[in-house]
Amino acid sequence: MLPNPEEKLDPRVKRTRGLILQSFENLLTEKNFETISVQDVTDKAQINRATFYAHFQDKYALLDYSISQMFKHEIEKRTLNACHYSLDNLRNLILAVCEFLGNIHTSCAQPHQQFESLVETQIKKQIFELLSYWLKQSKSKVSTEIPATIATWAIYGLASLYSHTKKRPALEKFVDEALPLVAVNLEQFA
Amino acid sequence: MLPNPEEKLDPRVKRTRGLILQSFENLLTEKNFETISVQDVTDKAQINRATFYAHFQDKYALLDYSISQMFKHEIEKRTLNACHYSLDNLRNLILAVCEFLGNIHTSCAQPHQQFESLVETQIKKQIFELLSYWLKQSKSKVSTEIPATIATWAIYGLASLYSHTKKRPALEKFVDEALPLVAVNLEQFA
DNA sequence: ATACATCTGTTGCTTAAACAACAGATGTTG
DNA sequence: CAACATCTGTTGTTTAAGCAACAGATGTAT
Repeated sequence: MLPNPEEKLDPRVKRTRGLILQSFENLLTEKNFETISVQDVTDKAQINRATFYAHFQDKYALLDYSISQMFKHEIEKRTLNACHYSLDNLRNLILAVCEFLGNIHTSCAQPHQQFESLVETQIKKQIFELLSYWLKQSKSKVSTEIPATIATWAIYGLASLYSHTKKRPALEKFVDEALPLVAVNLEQFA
Repeated sequence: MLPNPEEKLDPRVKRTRGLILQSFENLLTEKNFETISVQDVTDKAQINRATFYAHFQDKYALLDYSISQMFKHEIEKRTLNACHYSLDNLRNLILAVCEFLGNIHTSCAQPHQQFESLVETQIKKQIFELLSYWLKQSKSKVSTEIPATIATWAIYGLASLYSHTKKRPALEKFVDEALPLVAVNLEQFA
């Protein structure tokens, strides 16, 4: 299983981070990222502003963390963190990314350039980590870096296309059409 | 307006109490009061057990506080804390108590003797306080203690009857039938 | 231009919450 | 009954959160 820190943490810290995250995620559904202030977040979270800075450098770091956590939950919900490479798991991963980005675009108030680019960075980092973990389990001794990179970008690109499409096609159909094109570079790890 | 402490309190204290209350009220819908341990409460509230004892003597004190708070909210929601004696306000008060007890009996897991008696004590205390506040606003110089006591017990008795009735009659009808009998002792304060 | 407001990061000091450990109570189960 | 588990209250110490106050940035209305 893909290792996870965060487990043994002072309960106050866990609670505080949870409150900050919850507050931030609620705010994102109401106003767009650039207009959210650290004040807004701490007010709604019922914590002191100074405490915020003990946990995050600034609101950009919070966004990074928040996106990572949400995506991690999505992955864990589908138990993709505790499995290996297979066509079916790859398909599930693509579905997960599409749905995740889709949700962000429907539930967050008008996302803008900066917001999107921070999201992209975090999600791609996680996709890459997961794919690397999958591929390294195979007997194949080929380096995983290049195939994992290609697949990562391809998957994110697909999900981005999907989530920006006004009238979204049926997700399953969309994914099944793209799946073989992504899988072709990974077959050696199956 | 009926005065309210609690306003200016360390935010950590407010938050901790809130978490304890929320946890406790959730637990009450699942298991009955006597089987709920302090551990259960603090686990769900994500606070340390020792912290609980910094706020409440034991779970009985928590029940008292919890019931008081819930009832206070009910009263404030109907703005009965910011008005005077009138037949209409009395009617609203009776409705509030009936609904409140009714809710407790439908949403809390099998309430037992001890539980009910603690609830009764707290609710009657608050009804009495509110009625006294109402009556003291009138020009009448008669002592309010006896009429307020009688009305308090009458109202609680009515609500208790109502909430224990298996097939409850329409609430409005029930209250309108009882209202004049409660009001008769309070007319001098109108 | 200038006053006024609001936000950002940061700091030293204060206070509440967490922890671990304790003795005692209560209550199973072999 | 004895061994075991689980809960209750309490304590001294450690640690995280709150606070007030600061300088600086940004913005905006007069």
